[in-house]
Amino acid sequence: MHILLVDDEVSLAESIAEGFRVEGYDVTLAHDGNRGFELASSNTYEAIVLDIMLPKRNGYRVCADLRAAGVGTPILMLTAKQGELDEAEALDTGADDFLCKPFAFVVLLARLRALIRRSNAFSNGGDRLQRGDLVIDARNRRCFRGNDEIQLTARELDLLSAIVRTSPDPVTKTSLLHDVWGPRFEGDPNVVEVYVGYLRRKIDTPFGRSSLQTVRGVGYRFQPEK
Amino acid sequence: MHILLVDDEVSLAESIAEGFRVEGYDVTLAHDGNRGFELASSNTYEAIVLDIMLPKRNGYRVCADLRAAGVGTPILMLTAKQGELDEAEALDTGADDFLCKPFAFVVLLARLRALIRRSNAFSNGGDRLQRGDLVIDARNRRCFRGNDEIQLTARELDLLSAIVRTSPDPVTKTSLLHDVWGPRFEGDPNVVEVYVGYLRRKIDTPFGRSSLQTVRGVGYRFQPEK
DNA sequence: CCGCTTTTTCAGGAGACTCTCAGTTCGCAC
DNA sequence: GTGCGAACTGAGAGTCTCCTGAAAAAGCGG
Repeated sequence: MHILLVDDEVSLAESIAEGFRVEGYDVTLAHDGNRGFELASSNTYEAIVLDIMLPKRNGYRVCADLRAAGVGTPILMLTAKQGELDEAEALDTGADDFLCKPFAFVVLLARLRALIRRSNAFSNGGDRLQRGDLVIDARNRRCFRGNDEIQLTARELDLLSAIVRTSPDPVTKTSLLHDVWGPRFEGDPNVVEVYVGYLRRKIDTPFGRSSLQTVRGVGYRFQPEK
Repeated sequence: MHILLVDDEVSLAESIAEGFRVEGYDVTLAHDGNRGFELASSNTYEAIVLDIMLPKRNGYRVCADLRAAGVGTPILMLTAKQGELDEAEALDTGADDFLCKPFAFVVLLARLRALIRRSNAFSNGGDRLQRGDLVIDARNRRCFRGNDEIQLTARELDLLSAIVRTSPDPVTKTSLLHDVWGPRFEGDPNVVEVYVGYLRRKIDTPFGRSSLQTVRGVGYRFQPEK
């Protein structure tokens, strides 16, 4: 369980980090927005705690930029005082929850746990997955290429999510079978190929793309841009 | 999100409270009926969880007194054992839902969430709900498509409101059943489909629309514009 | 109690979705 | 180029979900 904490008030940040560590989490600290963005986009965290007031790049922007980059990690925003944070704006930028300073540590902890829990529950890793112009709205079970909505069946959506989630890293057919069809599936493993075929006909062919690529002998990869 | 929990079994109450807190709710505890009534009548809560067996003033009376005092907060009653609670009596005193001990925490949580959701829907619905050219005037229980008034039965209106409320997000059949037919409904879940059929014939077919969409395997969604 | 409206149940059928299968194509090594 | 395994694809069967019409049941007003 690894948490990224982005806050420029060093002593406060240290003490929060210490609290999380006592609770058994690993914590990485960043003290400005740029560093926070770098870390968040190049590593995998269970959750990100993000202050709004940050040097170099503020919390809103970090959050918006991360979402634009396809990072779906749950984000909890911290704001300095009641009312400063416009809820609509926070939601727009893609935050999952927020908390007004000053707050009790236990409250932060509780919120964060709830967040992580929810995100695990949607085992797809959150509600929204974006790579290039492909958007998967997992919560509403919808999928878009740019502005065009693409009708996917349940299986197709699950499979696409599983492939896109690790993009641009490839996923083995075995693990797709396991994740999408379940550990007890005993049918023809050829289903994966069949469904990749269906997906290509829906998300690639009509748009003249070839983002669902075969990695021969391994599995498949989603390559956002050509 | 603030919840009042009134229960005299201290250790049980503490652990339930902790559970709610982890889920992101604030919780206030009261261990007898008088204290519960005081808090509930002088503060604003999202919901109240009320044990029947309480020192000083039992749950029925607390509930009845609160309603008499004009407190409309949703109340979920807890009863010690199956059958002890007379459903009619509980409804008479003004409870919105009830649960028999022992119960799984997740069940309590689910019921409570539904309660809060319904109550929010109701208070929002005091005004009117508009999506595209569809208008639901919940206060007067009327419904319009553009300038044409549509005659809906009580069930139809409730169901339509429940689907439109979250538009364009889909709603599961389960939660529709729960919110519109009540948590204790045990009939044929097919009734949802039947009513969606009725609604389509009234609000879509005559206007050449298809705004009530099926999300296969999930439920339904209201899509205002085509 | 009667007739009308609303709500609910039920069962058949249409269509969507999933998966299998077999034939074909593709990519790579030799 | 040839051979082989891997991957692709079209067809179709089986299953499941959802829709619908009809009728029974429950309310309701007179």
